[in-house]
Amino acid sequence: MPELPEVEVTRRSFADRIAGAHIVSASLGKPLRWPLGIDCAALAGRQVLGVRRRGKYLLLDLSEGLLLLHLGMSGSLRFAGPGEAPLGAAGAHDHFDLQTTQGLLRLHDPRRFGAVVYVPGEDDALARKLLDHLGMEPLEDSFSLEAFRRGLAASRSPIKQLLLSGSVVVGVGNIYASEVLFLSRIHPARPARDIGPRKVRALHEAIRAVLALAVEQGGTTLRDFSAANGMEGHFQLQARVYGRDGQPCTHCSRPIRLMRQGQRSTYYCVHCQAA
DNA sequence: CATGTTACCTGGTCGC
DNA sequence: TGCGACCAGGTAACAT
Repeated sequence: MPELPEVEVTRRSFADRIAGAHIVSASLGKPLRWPLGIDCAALAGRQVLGVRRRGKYLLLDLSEGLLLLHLGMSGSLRFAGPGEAPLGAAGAHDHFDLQTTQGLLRLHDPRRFGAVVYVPGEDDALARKLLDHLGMEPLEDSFSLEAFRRGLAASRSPIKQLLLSGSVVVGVGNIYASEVLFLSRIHPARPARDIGPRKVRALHEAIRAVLALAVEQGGTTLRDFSAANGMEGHFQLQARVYGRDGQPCTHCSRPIRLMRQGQRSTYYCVHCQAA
């Protein structure tokens, strides 16, 4: 479900409310992708200093160590502070509860591809394994055109798959990959290194613009995504190609095509995104 | 090494 | 209505 915009919208929807809170208790439901790595009881008493994001990971900085959260394909968080409607008893797909002095944070994740991992510090082996290989942050100034150009030039992979891999730039998932390639008029199967400088520039700009707009729109809600405050996203209303198989291209009116790349669906316009 | 494939898990949808 | 096949927003681990 969640690509960078959904994760960032989720972060913003509870970061301020949980910052400064002390953990009262934590509990786990069914196993997620990895073990928590610490006894739930040992988390009690620690303070949540803040919430950061790296790629599609959320990092809860604690007074001692940090909690690394990933929403996988179907995860979402919910946070209810005092005076808000309580979240109630954990349901069949609620797999992590963090009760704090400022509210309850709950992870809901039917497919359980998500993760909650305690790491003692940033130099922890697991944290490094998960975070160190990640590419540039698309909404940071460090995501320069020149660095992006170098990243693409180093790969023969089809551009769609290179974007999905996150090795050059993080956060562009299956929906936004199709969207940014449409906007920059690049064929999804084109080898990254063969993309001309003007199109690289257009793609760089599209990534920044689309992700920023999607964050503004509250992300994309296809089925059940909502931020930690329950708000749904609206970006799906302006998707140009994703999920529009057979419908007319907004630019040339020819039908949008669906193709498979590495077991994932790619939507594109054969005419506007010529090979 | 870079690149392509598999596996993880549940639920919804579609065709028969 | 039931059942199987296939699809879904991610990504580490493995195979080639």
